[in-house]
Amino acid sequence: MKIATWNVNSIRARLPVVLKWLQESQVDVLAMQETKTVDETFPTAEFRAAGYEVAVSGQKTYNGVAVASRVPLSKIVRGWAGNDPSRVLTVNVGELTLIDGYFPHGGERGDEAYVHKLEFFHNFRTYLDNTYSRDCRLLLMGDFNVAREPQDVWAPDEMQDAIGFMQEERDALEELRAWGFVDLFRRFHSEQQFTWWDYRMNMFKRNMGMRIDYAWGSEALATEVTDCLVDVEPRRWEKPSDHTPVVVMIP
DNA sequence: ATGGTTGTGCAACAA
Repeated sequence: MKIATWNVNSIRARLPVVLKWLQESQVDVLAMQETKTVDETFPTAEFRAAGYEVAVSGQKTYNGVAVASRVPLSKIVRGWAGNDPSRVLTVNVGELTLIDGYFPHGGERGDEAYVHKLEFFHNFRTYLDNTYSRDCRLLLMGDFNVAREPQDVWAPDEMQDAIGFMQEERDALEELRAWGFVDLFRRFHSEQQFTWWDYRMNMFKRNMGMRIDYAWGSEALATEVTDCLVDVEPRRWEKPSDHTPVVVMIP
């Protein structure tokens, strides 16, 4: 089975690209972020025609998460602990629990949104502590909006004060990971690999990006995963998202 | 310091 995450930056703007990639990649389950639409206008029929059922949890204009799957989904939960239904969507796929997360961007240091971002990470860790045991087969994936390590950004020395790579953010990310997650891409690959490149300044062509999209598995799940990769191809296509998918392989 | 680009939705704001 292949399970992927992709910040699509508007599902209505990105539908042709997403359907093309599903066809080519033969992914079974796709967790999407920044769908940017209410559930009534999510292109559910188009996904169904392609063989995928969807679970959606969106809102107007901003945020929005959704899972498309060609295997049955169950136990669909929008939001977490009563919060943020446009940022977190949990589904069961067979015997594994998939959490699709779109973590706050944060604006810049000092912003109210930045404080909220740090609190979100801390509170989400507490939520996991209260909700899941360490032996769960848990897969947390999505756009976390924080790069882990210097090799996960294109200019670590110049980015100490850049959103997504500030020490406080990295500490918050690590606190969440320390719940017991394995960073699945890093488990299999030591090379530098970004998942997001700004649309501006030809950042993609110059490969100036950040690794901010992750698939994290609990120990119990991680032992079953055979590979995790970043598929850069759809970032090269016409009208791309500024993010590209991360794919997990499970036998 | 600012700007550059894309999306939503039609002016700004978010990223």
